[in-house]
Amino acid sequence: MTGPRRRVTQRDIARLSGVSQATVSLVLNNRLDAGVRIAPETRDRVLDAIRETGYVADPVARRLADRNNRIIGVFTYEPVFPSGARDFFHPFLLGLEEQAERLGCDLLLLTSAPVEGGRRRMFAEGSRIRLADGCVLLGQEVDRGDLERLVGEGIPFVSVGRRDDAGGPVPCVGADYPAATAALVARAAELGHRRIAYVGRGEGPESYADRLRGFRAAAAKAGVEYGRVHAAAAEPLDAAVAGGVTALFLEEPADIPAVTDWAAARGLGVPADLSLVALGDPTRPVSIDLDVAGFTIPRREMGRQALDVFFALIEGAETDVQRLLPCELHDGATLGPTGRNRS
Amino acid sequence: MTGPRRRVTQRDIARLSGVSQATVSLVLNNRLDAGVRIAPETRDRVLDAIRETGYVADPVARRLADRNNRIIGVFTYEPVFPSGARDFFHPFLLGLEEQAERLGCDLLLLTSAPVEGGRRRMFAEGSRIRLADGCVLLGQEVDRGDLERLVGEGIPFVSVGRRDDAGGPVPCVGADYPAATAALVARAAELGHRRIAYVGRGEGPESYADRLRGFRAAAAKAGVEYGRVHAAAAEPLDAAVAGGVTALFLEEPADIPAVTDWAAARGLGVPADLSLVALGDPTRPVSIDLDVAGFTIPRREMGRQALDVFFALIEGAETDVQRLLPCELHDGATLGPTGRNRS
DNA sequence: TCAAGATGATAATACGAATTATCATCTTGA
DNA sequence: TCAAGATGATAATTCGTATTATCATCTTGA
Repeated sequence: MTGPRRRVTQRDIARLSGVSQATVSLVLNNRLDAGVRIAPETRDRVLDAIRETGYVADPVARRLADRNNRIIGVFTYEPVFPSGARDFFHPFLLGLEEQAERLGCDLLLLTSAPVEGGRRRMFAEGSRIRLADGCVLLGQEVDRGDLERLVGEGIPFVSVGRRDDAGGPVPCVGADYPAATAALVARAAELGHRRIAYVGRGEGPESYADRLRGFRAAAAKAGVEYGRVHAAAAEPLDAAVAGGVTALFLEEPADIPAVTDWAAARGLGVPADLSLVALGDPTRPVSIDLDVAGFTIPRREMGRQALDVFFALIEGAETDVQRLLPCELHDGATLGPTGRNRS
Repeated sequence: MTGPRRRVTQRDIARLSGVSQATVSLVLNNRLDAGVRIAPETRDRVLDAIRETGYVADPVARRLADRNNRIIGVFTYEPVFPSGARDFFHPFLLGLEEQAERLGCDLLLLTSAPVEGGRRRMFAEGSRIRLADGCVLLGQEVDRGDLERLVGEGIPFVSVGRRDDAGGPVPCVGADYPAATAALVARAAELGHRRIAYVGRGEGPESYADRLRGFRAAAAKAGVEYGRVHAAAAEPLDAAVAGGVTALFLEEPADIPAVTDWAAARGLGVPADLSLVALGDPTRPVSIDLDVAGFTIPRREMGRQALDVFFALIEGAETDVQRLLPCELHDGATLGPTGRNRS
């Protein structure tokens, strides 16, 4: 028990070496700028005192003098509790952490923002979003009002995931869903599929709309007939197959178990009778034992680059503040030539 | 382009509502102490201005003035890059987040601490650990010097994982490894095993020592002969089996693939010829297709309770600041009656 | 009518470091 | 011998918040 012994400050060093606090600071920062000079012997005396006492500058005080605090807020729309989608976001966080480690800044997880109706509120009463120098946004769907307010108040921020304009272009690092989806559609066309369907909402979050856009464009270009199934439910799926669809493109890969169960119940072989393509990674934890064709979202890299964009923003550096990263395509066992064609 | 945005300060609020900075501070901290009074209408005017601007106290300045932030630092010894063990720590973080969400505080991931020799340094030059009200420690092995310094400087902290004393008892929330390990040893004894072995270091991190301690105590109590295998390598494993060992207790479940590969190469059936028990969860990402007997570390709950202990500490509440949580036992397919006994 | 007490707000200062402007003192050159 | 320049150090101020001491102004009671 030494008791709460007081920290050694520059004042202490100053007293010990018979100089002023200002001199101590100057010695410490070793300023060689114009107009700042310290006699070698004075410098030595100060350095000795520092060595003896083991003085270390208080980083808190140091930060107060600066403009920013090198703290980046991380705002996640999905609540932690109950977990659910949290696993999906973990790789993004890893990328953010990794880059924060490299850039020497800290990440502030804004867990204090209240959760209402299953979503976190950004600007609720007592919002602490301004604790940090700015923030990174995570979430499938981002509130437009929040974006506008962030822009309006000039709070530096970057969205992980592409965002439509909100009173101006939104800085973001997204996945190139249109390109990845289009590539898979083209692949299906090559394999002989003539009627394909997009399973999902195709609207709401930008990531959904982007997938559907890529899907449509590529199908049209390949001369393939295409339709939509609005949900991964038995009835609409039955209708699609009855209409001659031979390949399903799933907006939400977490729906795969539901779709394979349905296919098994109908006696449809995958990919013999029906091909399946997963447009991304599942946002809910599900266990999938199939080797599904599709693509992977470069989540970790997105997290990394989000911080790069953030720093470019606050430092006024020149970069593209809207980036789309390529997804990694994956040939799985569920996309094959259509059995109907072969027969 | 809005230019470098200036932070909203109490001075701004003061100007907006026509009062002094001191008044703003008093309103914010809602001091009802003797001698401090604010007229309701003044208070309202100030609160309005705060609402309009979304003002939040600068955490740095607040710390300098020696007050609380409701920011809890999270210090992780394992670096993020390259990832590796990071997945193991994710559930702890989830528990921390969940409880932070409940308690209305934010988590500061101390990613700015430099990494040296594969470990993060806590008190390196310019350590920002004091930006937070205190911190939670994550890591298999915690530096003793760091613990002593935390205690010495009076920084409130809690370790996730039990820690030996460091100039006094260390506040912590750990897993009850001895009890869980002992239960599995007892189970093996019931199943007829007469010679068993502990595979691993059994020292270094407290969690290793705790497992070995539980193992020895339970084996002795059950009257079972026990030995040790210092690493999951072919040679020492061969020796153990040659010596009549019929069950292996793995300190590090990430070693399971290595051990099953070795067993397969030797033509040993699991559990017919040899039983396997995993003492916890793998700390490195490995794919295990077996249903291994063992126990699970209550990682999420440990994270949750760590924050509880933390707040109890800084609020001076009465609680046990050293907790051991029970692990969940899991009967798997790898622990069975010994074939040698049956023959 | 005046002193004592209650009320509400503010000025001043601390926290620890960084920085700028300023001030002595000493050299040097003519 | 005196002005100009070089040298070395310091006083004062800044950053944003918290707190204490102080100061007006208004009530109240006798």
